[in-house]
Amino acid sequence: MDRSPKGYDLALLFAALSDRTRLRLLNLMDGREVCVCYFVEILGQSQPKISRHLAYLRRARIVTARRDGKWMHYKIAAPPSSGAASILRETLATLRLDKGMQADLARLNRACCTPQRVYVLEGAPLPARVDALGNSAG
Amino acid sequence: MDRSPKGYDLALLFAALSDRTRLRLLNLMDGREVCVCYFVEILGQSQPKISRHLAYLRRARIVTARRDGKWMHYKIAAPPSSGAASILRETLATLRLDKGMQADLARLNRACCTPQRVYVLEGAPLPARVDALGNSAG
DNA sequence: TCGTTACATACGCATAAGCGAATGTATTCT
DNA sequence: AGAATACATTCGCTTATGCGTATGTAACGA
Repeated sequence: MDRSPKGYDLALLFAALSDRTRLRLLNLMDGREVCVCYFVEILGQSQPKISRHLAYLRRARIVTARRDGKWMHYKIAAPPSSGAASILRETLATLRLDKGMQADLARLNRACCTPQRVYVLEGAPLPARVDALGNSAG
Repeated sequence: MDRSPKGYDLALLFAALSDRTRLRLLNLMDGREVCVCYFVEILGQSQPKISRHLAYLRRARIVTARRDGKWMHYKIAAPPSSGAASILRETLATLRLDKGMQADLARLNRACCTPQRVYVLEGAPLPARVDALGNSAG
């Protein structure tokens, strides 16, 4: 369905990564499957904006979506090319070093682990751990 | 001089990498310093187009330029952030696996090693090897 | 069935990117 | 000084991107 016969154009991957909001989303999905409502809550941005960026990542085959009743769960997908996988893995590792990204993750953990909070997220399905990229190789 | 205080926004790096022409340029500069005229010759595209993409890479601090008489030499610059450096290194390694990129390099070597050819490049300064990214660490 | 929740998509607009064509600039040659 | 060489930049245009706002759609609840 894609233009590139074998190859998964690297430029396309980079275009998908060239936006801070999308990088924040990917960082939140690093190693876990996350419900959209968390993205909206944690990033504090409009739901259509979040949804559009998720659609962009989906079109670039970087994430996959799974429906669960009213909720949609997103997780990072293994890229078809091993080179793209390496770049994505390196990217996620680099994001982990960023203060802002760490703060996002802290807020996500707080939102998930304090059920007494009056979050809009009451009843929302918790993020679940998934395979990290390239873990199959060790 | 940049907007980002410490950080060299990763999104900026990815934006610079999100174009196939720029990836081809970077691939040609992988481990060597190359004169603009070679880029024009090897990629077979207009000189202004090449020059504009080189300017883009320069603004993103991915390459540096050096004047040598009439000629301009470009080489890849070590990014300020180690994360960016890793990503760039991984990117270059991935490009090496691409058939088209290999063909570009083959044409570059051919252009440099056959001085009898009636290339427009007669007299142009040959590409010179430079440190690869991250070689300082072994 | 009707309303609500959770999310996706369409619309209109402003900005940025990429292109060819033309022009500008630094350097060398004569 | 004037011409030529090697690049860089500007201009006008087309297309892509990102945003807020509004609307559409699937699932659940009463």
